[in-house]
Amino acid sequence: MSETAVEPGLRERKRLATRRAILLAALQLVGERGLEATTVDEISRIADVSPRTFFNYFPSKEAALAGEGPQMPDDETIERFVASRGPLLADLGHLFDAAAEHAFHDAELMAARKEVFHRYPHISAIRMERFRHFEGELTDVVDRRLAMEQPELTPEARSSRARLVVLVCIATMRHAWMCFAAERDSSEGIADRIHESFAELAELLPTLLDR
Amino acid sequence: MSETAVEPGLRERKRLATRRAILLAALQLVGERGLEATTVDEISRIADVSPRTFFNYFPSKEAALAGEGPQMPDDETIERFVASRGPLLADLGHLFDAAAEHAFHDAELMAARKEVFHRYPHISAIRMERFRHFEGELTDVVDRRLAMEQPELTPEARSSRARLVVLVCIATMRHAWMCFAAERDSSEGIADRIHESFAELAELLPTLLDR
DNA sequence: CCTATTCTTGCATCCAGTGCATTTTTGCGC
DNA sequence: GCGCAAAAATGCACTGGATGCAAGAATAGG
Repeated sequence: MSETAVEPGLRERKRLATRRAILLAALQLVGERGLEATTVDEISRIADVSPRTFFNYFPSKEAALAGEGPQMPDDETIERFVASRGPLLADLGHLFDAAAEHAFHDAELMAARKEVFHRYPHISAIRMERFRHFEGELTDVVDRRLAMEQPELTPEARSSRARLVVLVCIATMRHAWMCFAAERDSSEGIADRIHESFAELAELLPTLLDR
Repeated sequence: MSETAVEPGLRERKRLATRRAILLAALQLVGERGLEATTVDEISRIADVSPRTFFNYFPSKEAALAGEGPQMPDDETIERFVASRGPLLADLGHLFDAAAEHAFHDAELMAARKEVFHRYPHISAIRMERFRHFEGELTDVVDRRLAMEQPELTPEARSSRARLVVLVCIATMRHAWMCFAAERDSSEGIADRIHESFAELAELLPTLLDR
């Protein structure tokens, strides 16, 4: 085990609880009275912390509403991807499964967020921005794989191609998220939705090129 | 001619001049002393307008830095796209050419923005958000074309597909923009760069599916 | 129980952004 | 030119987001 905490400890647990209290308070208030009518002061009062503490946890009001984005999976998964020789699209789909898991395991938060995202596309867009942190790292990983797969490419061409691959795949993730957020009754999880979108992309690609 | 102004008139010309003065002042100051150190008050002083006027022109400081986004082309171009039966990707490329033209004709502004975008990816991201206005309209147009092209699809499947097509194509435009902004010496225009990215996508697609 | 560290809080402050009433500038018919 | 209506620019007051700082409270670990 590298460092995945033998046990959280009181301090860490309280920290997570405070964080969650703020998140829920923010979502609750925005759900009740709308985005503009909700102030950081009120959120803090509901969450039972000082307004100043709010900003110790989140850089902005909207950051609290948007929640976290995807994170790169562990090194092992990454190396497996770099070395794999399966279809690039399918392999990337697996990588995204792993990356998305972190962000989506708190069901209560997700449900509350879904309402807010539906009412305020603005906030949903902020969440989408989180995918960008991702882009740089992901582009590097794809670049490494392309280097092994297609050594004939120049570094510039490879880098350009890696960026394009990543952009297109993230667009597909966004599609999955849009479909997911549009369904009011979430019978299926986000992971399933991601699979579907990648499948649809694969089906779609040939028709893009010729008629 | 529908309404494309027989002549701007003094009022309109002054308005455009003021707008441009604010834009240039903002870009200049941010270029000199950085984003955080630049206040609306100072921008207004340089542009020789009151701080209040600044907000009559732009809803936020960052909006002024980001500039305008792409706009849908005229109806004729749109209808031609809907009725066309060429390769979808190529036809969309043409549509984007037309849409991008508006936003990129002031060379001096573009040059100044390029510097800012380079230093503050944040601002560049805001500009990218402008592509989203676009998304809805564009999705409708693509949906209409798909309705004629593939009448066998259910409305839901068609709408999902239209969204996916649009997301992927906008990702390609973003790629073009990233490459364009990365080149410090802009020998080629943005339109050429868009062509290149779409060509690269077409070349890339087959390798995504199988190895 | 003691101490170093980390977290929380209150306070002062800066600045983005808005509403409103007033003044200035422009367009236009005379 | 002249005056009047529309539109734009401005000043002012105010809300609320966000940050730095320093003092106080809670926690980890001995």
